[in-house]
Amino acid sequence: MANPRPYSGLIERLKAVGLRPTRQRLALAKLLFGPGNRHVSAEQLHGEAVGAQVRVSLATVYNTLHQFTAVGLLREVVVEPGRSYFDTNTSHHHHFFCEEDRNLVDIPGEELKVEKLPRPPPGTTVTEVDIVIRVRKNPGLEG
Amino acid sequence: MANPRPYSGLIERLKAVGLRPTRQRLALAKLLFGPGNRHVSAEQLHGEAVGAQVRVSLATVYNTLHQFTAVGLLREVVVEPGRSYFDTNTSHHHHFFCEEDRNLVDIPGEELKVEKLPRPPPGTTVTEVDIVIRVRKNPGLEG
DNA sequence: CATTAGTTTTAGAATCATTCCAAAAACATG
DNA sequence: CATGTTTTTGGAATGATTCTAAAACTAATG
Ligand SMILES: [Mn+2]
Ligand SMILES: [Mn+2]
Ligand SMILES: [Zn+2]
Ligand SMILES: [Zn+2]
Repeated sequence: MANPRPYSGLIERLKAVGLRPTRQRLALAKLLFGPGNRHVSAEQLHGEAVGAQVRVSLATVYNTLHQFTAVGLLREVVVEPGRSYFDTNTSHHHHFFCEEDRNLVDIPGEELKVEKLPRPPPGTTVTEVDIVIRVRKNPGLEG
Repeated sequence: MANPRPYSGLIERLKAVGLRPTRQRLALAKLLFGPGNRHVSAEQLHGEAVGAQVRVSLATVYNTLHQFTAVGLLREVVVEPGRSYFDTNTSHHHHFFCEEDRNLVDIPGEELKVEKLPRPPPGTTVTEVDIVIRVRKNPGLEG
């Protein structure tokens, strides 16, 4: 009946980064690291967990997202004030962001290159380059 | 004693964009559009106003910043969750951002170019390209 | 298996930037 | 000055996030 490998690999993956594979962390990891990459907010993920019968508090979702981010399983993306998104794609890449439907879409690394990175201010070192291409839905023709 | 032209040009500038030059708006404009470009948060600007003996509510500062942004006198910059910055430099340019001291620095347009802008998702049009180069203060050697 | 110490989760309060509201003030016009 | 409109404002409301201290859980030990 029950899936024989409900957390295939996830337990090892958590252990590998030094996080105990608790029920909550496993359930959230399962939601996050399923097929395909995702960009979710804390509230969103909490909603999905609740919807999937997983009992977990919002505080734990925040804790877990930050822990996952700290160990490199997630990346935090800031595109609008007030809300953070967590990205399961931790490779170097950039984003399209549609403010209308708050949708984040990955831009494959090769499709966007920066030429001539400027020298950072004296006494500082570059830690990251974030490019957000903001888009608007075309008028008319909508489904 | 008092400066003979305390709001040189500002009144006309506000009228030109269809905003009444009220006491509050003039005072805020004066703080914002003095020499040099600035990146300020609402709380920051409110603090400056209060410090300059200008009586203005925080609500009005928010209203004014958004109005100025709507008419193109300012640009809103999002680099961290929870807080918006307003940029007096409305020309196309990008930013360095130091998370440690929350300092935003302009990158002149010429010093940074994007090659091969990717095609936006079907049904959307690009409205803006925002590049944030995050930096960290170098360890040691500090004053 | 029972004890114990350390870790994780949790509900609920607290924070903080921002927005909302309805009343007061300022302004423009006749 | 009278009147209608725009602005300002204090204070309440919102919403995401963080904090707190207590409860639940785990691992290790005897
Ligand atoms: Mn965070
Ligand atoms: Mn805004
Ligand atoms: Zn992404
Ligand atoms: Zn700028």
